[in-house]
Amino acid sequence: MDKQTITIYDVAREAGVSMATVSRVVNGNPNVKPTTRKKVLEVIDRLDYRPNAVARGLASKKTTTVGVIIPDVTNLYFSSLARGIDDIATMYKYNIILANSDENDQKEVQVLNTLLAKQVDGVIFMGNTITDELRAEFSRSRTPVVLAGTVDPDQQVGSVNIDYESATKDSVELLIQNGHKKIAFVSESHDEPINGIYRLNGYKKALEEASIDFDESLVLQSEYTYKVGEAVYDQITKTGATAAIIADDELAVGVLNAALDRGVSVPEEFEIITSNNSRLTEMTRPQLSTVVQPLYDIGAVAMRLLTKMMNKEEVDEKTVTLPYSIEAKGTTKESPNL
Amino acid sequence: MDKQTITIYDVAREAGVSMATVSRVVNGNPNVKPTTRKKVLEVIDRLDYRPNAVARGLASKKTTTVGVIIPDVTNLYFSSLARGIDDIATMYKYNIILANSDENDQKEVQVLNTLLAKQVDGVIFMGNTITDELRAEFSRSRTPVVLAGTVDPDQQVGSVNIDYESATKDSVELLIQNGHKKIAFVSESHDEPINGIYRLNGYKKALEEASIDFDESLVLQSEYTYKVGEAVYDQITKTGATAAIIADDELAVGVLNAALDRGVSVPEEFEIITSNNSRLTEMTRPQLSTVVQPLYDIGAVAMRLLTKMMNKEEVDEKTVTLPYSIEAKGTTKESPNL
DNA sequence: TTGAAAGCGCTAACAC
DNA sequence: GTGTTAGCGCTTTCAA
Repeated sequence: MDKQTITIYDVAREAGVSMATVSRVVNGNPNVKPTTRKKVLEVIDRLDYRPNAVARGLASKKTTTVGVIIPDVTNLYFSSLARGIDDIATMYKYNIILANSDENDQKEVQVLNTLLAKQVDGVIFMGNTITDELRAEFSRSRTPVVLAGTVDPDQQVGSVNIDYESATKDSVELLIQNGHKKIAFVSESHDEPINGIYRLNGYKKALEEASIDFDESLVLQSEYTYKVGEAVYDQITKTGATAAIIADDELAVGVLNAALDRGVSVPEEFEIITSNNSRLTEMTRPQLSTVVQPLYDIGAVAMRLLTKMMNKEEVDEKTVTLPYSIEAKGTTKESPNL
Repeated sequence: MDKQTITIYDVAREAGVSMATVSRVVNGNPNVKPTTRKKVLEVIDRLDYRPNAVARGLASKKTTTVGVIIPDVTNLYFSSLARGIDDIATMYKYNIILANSDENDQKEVQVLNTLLAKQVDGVIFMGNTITDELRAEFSRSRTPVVLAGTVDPDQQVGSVNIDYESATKDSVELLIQNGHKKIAFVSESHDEPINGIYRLNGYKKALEEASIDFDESLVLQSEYTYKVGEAVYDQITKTGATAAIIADDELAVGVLNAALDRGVSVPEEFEIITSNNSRLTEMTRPQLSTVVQPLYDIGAVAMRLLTKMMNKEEVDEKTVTLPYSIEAKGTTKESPNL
């Protein structure tokens, strides 16, 4: 009637040894006589014993589970990071508790709390802003935290990112080189560091170096979905911009298609550079020119960093910046100086 | 030095009550005098006590955690199901342990075992084939299992799907109506039920009813990635097919683009119907005609079903079939009989 | 190399 | 309404 309940005690009795010995065998402790080990293993196999990880977690205070907070699994940018996270986690024998947050501040705090209640050994957070409340929760718990594709100017926790400012600056420069003076900058909320500080700064610097005045009206805000692409394109059009830097690939696809649907030819009449190089960028026609981010690696490196922190290893640099590049595909003209 | 270790015992002492009472308060047990409850809650708040879910899990034999086995989070079809799963899980206070399997038989079994070791209260499985070994593991454990977007002819566990056979038949019929005689059928392995049995049967039936002979050479096999689209398109071309039914959206995008890149106009010279209606189908130009599957709902319903099973509620029908429809977008010609 | 025994932090009878 | 007392299944000293 009950769940199979073969415990370590059953194995011990059957094998004629103590629980401690069985525990040692299960945990690969070398201090066990080979014959004993063999006998125990035989019984384990015969009884089909499977150690209860919950009991183990309670006794050892380690759950070999890490919490992953993600805005939306359905977003290719984040799911690519998640894939890197899970692969490395698996490699180090950890499992992932995945929770969608929709970048909702309240949900993030709540989810973090249930993750901590579940005694995860570490947390990987993806999102945009780290609210003060969240930051407080991070430091209140002694659980290591790493941000993936997310920056916190406060730098108290680990994080893995690319240099967004520089990547954006490069993108804008490419557009300027191609002759554009009015370049729209489209991202989500500008109240958070990645867009509001780094990317926007990169945008401004590029303009400045080219002696183009910064025009506030070219800075647009939009959610990251395909559907709003049309509306955003129309907004861009109204500003008189002839090119756009877009912070999200799915939104970029929407904008690109809106342009095409209106008979505007891309890149001849309108150029676009997007920011993530998710697989979407090669699925459009023309393909989207983009900042190339090592998505999988950001996740993988974040998880690797977390394993070190969970293992209390010395970490030389907990703020890691991965390399990026710019790939001019089909939504930008051939650069004139090639 | 240590992690904060405020236990139920500390709260009990501070509040001058027993652990049992604290436990009752925490668990919302009504048998507590309001004044006592208030006092306990006050202490909980002051001490910032957070119940240890691991200890709770050990004592109660419930972890409020379910395991989710997914081929690849990065695949929009599966991540959409996953989103539905997580939302309903959250609604019912469960968390999700997410594990990528790459549809690798060995990994699936291994992952299932670690999930069971972690004492998950239930499992949702997505994949294609249920190998005998996996099926054996399913029934060996008393843990409820629900398949999402995955069928097992053996029907021993719960499952949520659409009627793939009928959906494919409808798709093929539409193509036949549009004048096609040679229609390629492209899917992954045909050794598993969804493709090899249901979809393929639907394909054959439609041909049969239209008195078109089944031609084995039109049945192609391919992995589900964008990259192989070109190769697959060329293969299709070689068979002389003038239209194709494709089982995966990302692959369909690849095939569509390959056709366009070769100067073939779609749908005038070549028609395509894909199978999942993930957001990708609206991102291409022309948009992909598709079977409309209620992706989010498949996940949501699967999770809802699982909650019932975990709760030992009576389940009238553990094999649920959700409705689908066919949406003729841009990769099929206007149907002549409209 | 092995065993005994004390928890880990909580739930769940059962008694009062 | 509330407290007592066993466990849940395992790890981990500490002795032997």
